[in-house]
Amino acid sequence: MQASPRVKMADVAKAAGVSVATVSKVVNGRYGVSEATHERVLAVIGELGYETSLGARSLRSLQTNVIGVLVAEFEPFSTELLKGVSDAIAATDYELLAYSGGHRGGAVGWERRSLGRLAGSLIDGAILVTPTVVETGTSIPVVAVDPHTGDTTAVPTVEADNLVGARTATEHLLSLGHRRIALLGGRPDLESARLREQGFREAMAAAAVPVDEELVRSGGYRPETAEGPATELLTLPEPPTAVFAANDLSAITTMEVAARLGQSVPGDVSVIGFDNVPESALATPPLTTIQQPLHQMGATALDLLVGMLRGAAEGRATHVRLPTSLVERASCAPL
Amino acid sequence: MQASPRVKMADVAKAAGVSVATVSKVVNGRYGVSEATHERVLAVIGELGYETSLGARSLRSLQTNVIGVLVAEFEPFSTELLKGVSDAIAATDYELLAYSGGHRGGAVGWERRSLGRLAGSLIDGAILVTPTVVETGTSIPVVAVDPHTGDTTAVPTVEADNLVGARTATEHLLSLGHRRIALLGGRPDLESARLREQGFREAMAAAAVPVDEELVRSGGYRPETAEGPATELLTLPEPPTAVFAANDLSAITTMEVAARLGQSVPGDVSVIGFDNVPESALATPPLTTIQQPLHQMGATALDLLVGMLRGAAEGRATHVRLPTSLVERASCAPL
DNA sequence: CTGTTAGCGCATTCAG
DNA sequence: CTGAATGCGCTAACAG
Repeated sequence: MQASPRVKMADVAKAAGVSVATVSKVVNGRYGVSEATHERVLAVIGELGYETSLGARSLRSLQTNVIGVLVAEFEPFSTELLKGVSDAIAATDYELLAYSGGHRGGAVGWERRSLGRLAGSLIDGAILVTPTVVETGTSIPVVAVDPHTGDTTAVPTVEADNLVGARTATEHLLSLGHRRIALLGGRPDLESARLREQGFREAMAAAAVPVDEELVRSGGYRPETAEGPATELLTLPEPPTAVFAANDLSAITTMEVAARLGQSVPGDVSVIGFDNVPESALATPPLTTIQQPLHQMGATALDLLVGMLRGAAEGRATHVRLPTSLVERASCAPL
Repeated sequence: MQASPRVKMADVAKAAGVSVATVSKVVNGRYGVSEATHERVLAVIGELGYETSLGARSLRSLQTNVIGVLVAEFEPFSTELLKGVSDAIAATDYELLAYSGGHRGGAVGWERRSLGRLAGSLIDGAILVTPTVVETGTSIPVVAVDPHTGDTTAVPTVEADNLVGARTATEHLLSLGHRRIALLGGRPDLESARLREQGFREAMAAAAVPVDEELVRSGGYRPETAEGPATELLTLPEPPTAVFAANDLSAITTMEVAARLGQSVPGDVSVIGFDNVPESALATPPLTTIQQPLHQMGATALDLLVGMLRGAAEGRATHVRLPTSLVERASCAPL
């Protein structure tokens, strides 16, 4: 199977009758190589199909021209963001490397681990997706998207307006006549989850509707962790007439639980989500949700990062907050 | 900004009062370290927040425990696949690295370039997404998903049943009474595109409906390349009553063009796609399409790869073909 | 049990 | 203009 153990610089050098140093110069476009040698080396490179090894190169030079997107796992949120980054990176000459250590469920500190493995070697800068804790002392420029800690950190951040978005969601339910509204919250350690809960409470308070604390649960943002709380909510003696789930994945889970329980959505219970990942439109029924401009957030994060990469340490405390909007589909009905 | 230039193994060694070799042994769980030293080194590692550098490690050892997914760019097709791989990898202890060189539009040979940069150093095995040409002489195990060349290659492949899927799509249009059906094909260099065209022609022939060659265009699978041909098609003196677009992205583009032209979908023209990426449900109107089991394809590719990684060179000529199905939404109507 | 010695593939001085 | 030497951070022999 290992017919060709990979062609390395030494192979090219030998074939072209020059030294590795010369090949290196050609590859990196350094001056000090005659036209003839240049051509010849290039020809051999093409023939042998040589490519510089990312790993080896990064060990010596501090420039790899690769930007890393670090995620806990590839789920709808991070992949949507990735598309935005990918689109935006086309205008630059950076390459994209998305990495996921095996940390499903987002064990605290995964981003530090991943960053440690890649930073200082493979990537010039990193976009951290939903990091639980933002490292202050990183060696490379970092931008955080939807971070745990909110705006108080030293690194630039990009996030959606979670507070207003949650208020909008709750107001929508309220405007439909719902009063007994449940909140299936996110991970309590995430700033976004806290803001969404706060928005929920603000909207309820503004409408002078008391919050029944029994209807406030934590769904952990993931299907596995949301299923239990959703079931509890829907099987309460006096169940809610509407559920605001803090993200689409738990909203979809809630609808699945309802279906299993023989309850109709939105007949028996209305459900609204948050994020507007593509999956939400595929759900049954199509999910009404709060749109988060995921592509734009990814593109913005990339712009910020590239700016830092180019212009040294500018805008260290930039915090971009992008607006959300209501997407009405079929999972909410008037009471 | 570079407060801490990254903590390396030597730092840990110094802080723990041992040599780097010992630290390496501890990190890699090698035998030959006393319990006490082990503990102490581990403690220092935790304190300093050390992580082994992927780049440096891969240079020396041939095992990185990382699997690479190589894509031309992060668009809906590849990211859906990525989700499937990500889900399946959870059951293993591999980490996931998705890489995109900057080759939008899929310049021929991008996969060789990317493979060259990562193989032999950073990753133990690779999943190639829609490679244009499959390298025979790679140094690491490789699985191709939806390859250009079809099943004739030496590497294992995973793909959807493009032929039957295309037939299904065409038959659906036919069953709705359409006769003047256009094909907005894919990239002519891709096997999948060829099979979809073949399926289209077979279904037309089976229904004894002649194909008007003026209605067969190449849309290149991408929005930018599909827009022109789609416009031509819809502005023909005698336009088609239905369009079979070879993938969802070009189908969505077709619907956008129609909207811009003031034509209603499906009122004036029916549109059917291929892939069933999540975006297709979000389109206006929701796109009727052929579902490709993207998640499952990703998971299957990973299983194949892990199998090769474990059990040396087994199943070199495995070719998995997964079934497609029709997803009816709102972009097709009876004539 | 631990430290010392070699490189892995590449980019960079610095001589020739 | 070119090549030989050096070291990036780490692991794999071996030596103590």
